[in-house]
Amino acid sequence: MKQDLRPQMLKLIEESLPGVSIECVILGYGEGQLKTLLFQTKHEVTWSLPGGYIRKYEDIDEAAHRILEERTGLKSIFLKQFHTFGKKDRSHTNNREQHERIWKALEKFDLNQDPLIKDWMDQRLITMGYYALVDIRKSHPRPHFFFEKCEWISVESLPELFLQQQHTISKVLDHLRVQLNYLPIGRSLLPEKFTMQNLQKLYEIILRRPLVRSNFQRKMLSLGILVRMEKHMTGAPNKAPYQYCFDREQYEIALKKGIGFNI
Amino acid sequence: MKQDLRPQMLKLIEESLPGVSIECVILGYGEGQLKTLLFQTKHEVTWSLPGGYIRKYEDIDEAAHRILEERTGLKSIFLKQFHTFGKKDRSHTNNREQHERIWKALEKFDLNQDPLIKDWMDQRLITMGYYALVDIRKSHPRPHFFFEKCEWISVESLPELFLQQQHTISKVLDHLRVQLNYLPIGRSLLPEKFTMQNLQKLYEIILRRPLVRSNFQRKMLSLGILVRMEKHMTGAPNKAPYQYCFDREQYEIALKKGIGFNI
DNA sequence: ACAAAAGTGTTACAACTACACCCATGG
DNA sequence: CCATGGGTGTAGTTGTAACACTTTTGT
Repeated sequence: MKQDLRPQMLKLIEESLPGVSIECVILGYGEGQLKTLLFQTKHEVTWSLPGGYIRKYEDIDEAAHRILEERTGLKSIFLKQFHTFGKKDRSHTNNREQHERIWKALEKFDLNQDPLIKDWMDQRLITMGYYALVDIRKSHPRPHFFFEKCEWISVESLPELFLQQQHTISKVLDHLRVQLNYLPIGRSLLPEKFTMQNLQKLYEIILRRPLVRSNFQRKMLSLGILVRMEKHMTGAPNKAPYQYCFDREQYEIALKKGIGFNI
Repeated sequence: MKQDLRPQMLKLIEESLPGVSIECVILGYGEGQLKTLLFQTKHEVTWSLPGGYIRKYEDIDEAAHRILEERTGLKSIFLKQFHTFGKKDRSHTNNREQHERIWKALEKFDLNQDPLIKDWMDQRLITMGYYALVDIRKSHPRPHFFFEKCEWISVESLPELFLQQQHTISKVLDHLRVQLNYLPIGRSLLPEKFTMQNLQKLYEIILRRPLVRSNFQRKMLSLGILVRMEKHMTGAPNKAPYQYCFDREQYEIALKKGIGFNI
């Protein structure tokens, strides 16, 4: 049963700017791991970062927000441009490792027949990379177009990715580490309520090193950005941990100055 | 005497990618001031940052280096991408304040006659912003194409600029402040040999605050990135200052860790 | 010699690291 | 009572702000 993607594809080409695209590294935190949302094409050709094109009458930031919402259902979250990729050989089809598989997939959908579509797939691309920090539990990722599967995958165990996107991801992670004190890490990646342990674990994962519990706690509380909530009864035979949420106003103020965390 | 720029312009259009452009904030340091290289169009239509287009078979970084070399004669200097601008109304001719003046200038060169050129000037642009740190004394800026004048202008006293490029410049300066410890500020902006005063003044200008001389000196020397040279006789009735140059290897190592300067 | 500038020393304070220790509490 | 969460104390270290002091040198 062959699905005809051509009308959809032609519409997309019609309404988008040629030669430029957007790619998003969407980061979430769950099960003690930093994860990124990846999409797999039909016929398992390859995994890829979510991305898309810019409409002819749309700012690039608008386009990034739209693409993110299409893929995760999330609006108005933390989303930032971080790098533009523009090697001369960058295109959908010029990819040494995956060249054949990509062409086979295009054949399966007859996408290599229509010259307009073929040219579109062959065109040189300049890609604006964005990254987002989201609450993994509030996101509703959904397959899209010729991506039939999507999954939150730990950044520690990435599959082979399209167009060296591993490098893109590790570039974002480096950025995260360096800019840690100026980014809404906790606010964006954690759920509304969380324990001090949750927060510490998150920082440890990003910084890739253990932190001393007592000092971490003292530091965090001294910043005045946390509000203590009722305790969370776990049923475990020990003292229940407090839960916290962020004081949004104080958080904003602290971010501007930089949350002084030594790296 | 009307100069016909059309052949040049048509060649440029022919060999460049449509829809994308590059803009460079070139920073130098001289006379105790941070300066940026600006170009003025013929007939004094407007001042503008140096920029250009990307050739069809050229990486965007290559394009940025080429443009920089065309304008300053400088090769292999510190040049970094920092932001991509992509508002939907960004184009050469869609500019509220300067709209009329721009059209008049195009008329003067008959550039509004040829439909190919007109379309090119009207097209929506996505612009990759780069910034460079250069030794002002080694640069040989030269007018180019329909820019007939160029000048190093203090970032403290910028003229009216094309396409809100003031914002671009101040964005670069903020970046410089924040990233100070990870950027080759001294190495790139100062001449080969310099005095401790030169270096301190540069830091004060960028950080916009005075530094205590003795502490600055101690800090800088303790980093092990400076090599002391012979003294420099000024003819003034006082002790002549030493001159320094950077130890390139040590400088690279220190940059990676971050030259620990408190902001 | 002396004014101006280069360079060194010294002290006090602030912040952080690492670790030990104590208290609280749900089961 | 005990395992775990929460909180305090402190000694050693580092960095640096502030300022006093010494050295150099052209006139």
